[in-house]
Amino acid sequence: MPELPEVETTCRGIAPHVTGQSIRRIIIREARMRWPVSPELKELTGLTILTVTRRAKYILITFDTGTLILHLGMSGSLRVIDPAVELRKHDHVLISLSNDLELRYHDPRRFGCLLWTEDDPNQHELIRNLGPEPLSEAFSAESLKTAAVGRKTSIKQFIMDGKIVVGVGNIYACEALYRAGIHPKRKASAVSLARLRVLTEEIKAVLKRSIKQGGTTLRDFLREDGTAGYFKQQLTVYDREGELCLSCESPIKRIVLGQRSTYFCPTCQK
DNA sequence: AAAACTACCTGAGTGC
DNA sequence: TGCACTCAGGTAGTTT
Repeated sequence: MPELPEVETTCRGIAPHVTGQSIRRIIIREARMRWPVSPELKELTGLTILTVTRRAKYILITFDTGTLILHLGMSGSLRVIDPAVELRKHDHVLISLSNDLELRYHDPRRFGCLLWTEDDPNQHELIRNLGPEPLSEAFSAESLKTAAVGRKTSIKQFIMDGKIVVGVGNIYACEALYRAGIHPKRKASAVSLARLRVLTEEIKAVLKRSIKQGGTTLRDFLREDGTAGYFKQQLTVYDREGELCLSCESPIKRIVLGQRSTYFCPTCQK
């Protein structure tokens, strides 16, 4: 499910409801996630949430004594909800707050995680070696060009590699390449600096526009208030196999790259 | 070092 | 209805 805009939407959505609240109770209904839910979570009772931030697709919830590192995987969502609302299947972790609201972690496929660290979360092994944030200055055509030297992989798999740049998942990789007019299969090392300039700008632009729309809901992504994100309506190629290119009216094609469905316009993208 | 592939898991959709 | 099959916003870990 969630790529960077969906995670950012979640962070922005929950932050005002949870920041400064203390934890009344945590119920772990299902600990079998990608890795077992850290048992330390049960000892957070009474602690106050200081900040909610994001690094890559990880949500970082900080306390005096450490940080909860949370990932939504493919199908996860976090909601702030009235605790009286009936539980759904796959509501795995319930965090009740001092303001009488409840933070609920829901994840049917259980590819997500909730891990506790007492150290600097940026030094955590899941986070330490990640590439730059796409919306930061550190992500530029020049840095991409340098990283692409000698790389035989496709440009699409390259921009989806978290060591190169974080947060660009399957939807936004397809969208940005389409807007930049670059064929997803083109070798990363064979994209000129000028075209990488266009690509980095399109990546930043598509992510920002999606954040403004509250992210993309394809199937199960929900915002913190349970509503869907609206960006799906603005997707130009993703999940549109056979439909006509909005620019040249060629049928959109679907191929598989790195086991992921890849949508592109065979005329506009070279 | 980097590319290719596997695995984790549930649910929705399709075709017979 | 039911069964078998494919596919899905991610990414660590293993093999080539």
